[in-house]
Amino acid sequence: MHAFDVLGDPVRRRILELLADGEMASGAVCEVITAEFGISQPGVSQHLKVLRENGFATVRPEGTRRLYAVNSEPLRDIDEWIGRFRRFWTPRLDALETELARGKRERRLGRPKGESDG
Amino acid sequence: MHAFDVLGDPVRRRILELLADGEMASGAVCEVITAEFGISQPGVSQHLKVLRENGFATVRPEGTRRLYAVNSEPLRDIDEWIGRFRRFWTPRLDALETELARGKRERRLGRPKGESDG
DNA sequence: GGCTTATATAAGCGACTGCTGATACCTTGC
DNA sequence: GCAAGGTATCAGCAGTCGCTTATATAAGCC
Repeated sequence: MHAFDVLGDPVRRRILELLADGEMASGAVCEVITAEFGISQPGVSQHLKVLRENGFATVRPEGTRRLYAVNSEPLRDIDEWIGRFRRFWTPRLDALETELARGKRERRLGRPKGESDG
Repeated sequence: MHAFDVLGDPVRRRILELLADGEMASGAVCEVITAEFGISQPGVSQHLKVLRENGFATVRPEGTRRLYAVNSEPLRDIDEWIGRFRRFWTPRLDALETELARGKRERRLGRPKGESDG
C-alpha cells in the first residue's frame, strides 16, 4: 500500500493526529475513534495495523496494553514529494527553502553535497 | 473525494508530475501515461477528470485540444496537514519554519497576525 | 454537409477496501 | 490453573474504484 493510500482514510489521518501528541494505547485511540466515527474496536485495530505495516506507527507493549507512536519517515517521504510543487505557492522563498531542505536531507542521510536522489 | 485519495493513485501522481513542468494537452499526457502504465485513453481521461473535479488541475481549450495545468491549492492543503508532523524530522528548525509558514499564510489570506485556522 | 482528429462520457465488470460480529491471543492477578 | 481485561485476527459482505470497449461530443478542414 502506498503512503498516500494510507493517508487516504480519514480514520487513519485522525489516528495520526492523536499520536502526534504523544504515545497512546490502542484502547485510548479506540475510545476517541469510536466516539468520533462510530466504528467498532476491530475496525480501529485494523486501521492501526495498516499504519503499523506501512511504517506510519510503531508499537511498544506495556503489560496488556499496546502503546502506539508516530513514525515520521513515510510522512517525510510524502513531504518531499509535495516539495516538488511547493514553488507554486512560495515562488519567492524557493531558494531559501531548497537550501533548508537540502541541509536537512544531508544531515539525515550523511551524504555529501551535490548528489541527487535519482 | 478527499485530496489524499486523489493522490493515492500512481497514475494521477505521475500526471501531476508531468503538469508540474508546464501546461500539457490531454493527448500528450495520454501518450506518456499509456506508455508508462499501459492503460487506455479513456482511462487517462478519467484520471484527468478526477484531478479536474478535485481542484488539482485546470483546463483551457485550444482548438480541439485541451490544455491541462496544475492547480496547487489542494496540494497546499496537504502540505499544511503534513506540517503538523514536520517537527518530527526538523526539531531544530521548527521555530524558523513556523515563522515562514505563518508569513506565507498571511500573505495569502490577507489576515492579521494571531488569528487561528480553526 | 461529411470526414478526421482530439477528447470526454457511458456501461459493465473485477478487484480491493473497510466494516461488522465472532473469536483467538496474550498478559495480569487470584 | 482459571478468569478477566486489552487487543488482534478471521470470515464474510457491501460499497467503491479503476479498467476496458463502445460511443458521444466538439472543432477543424475539405
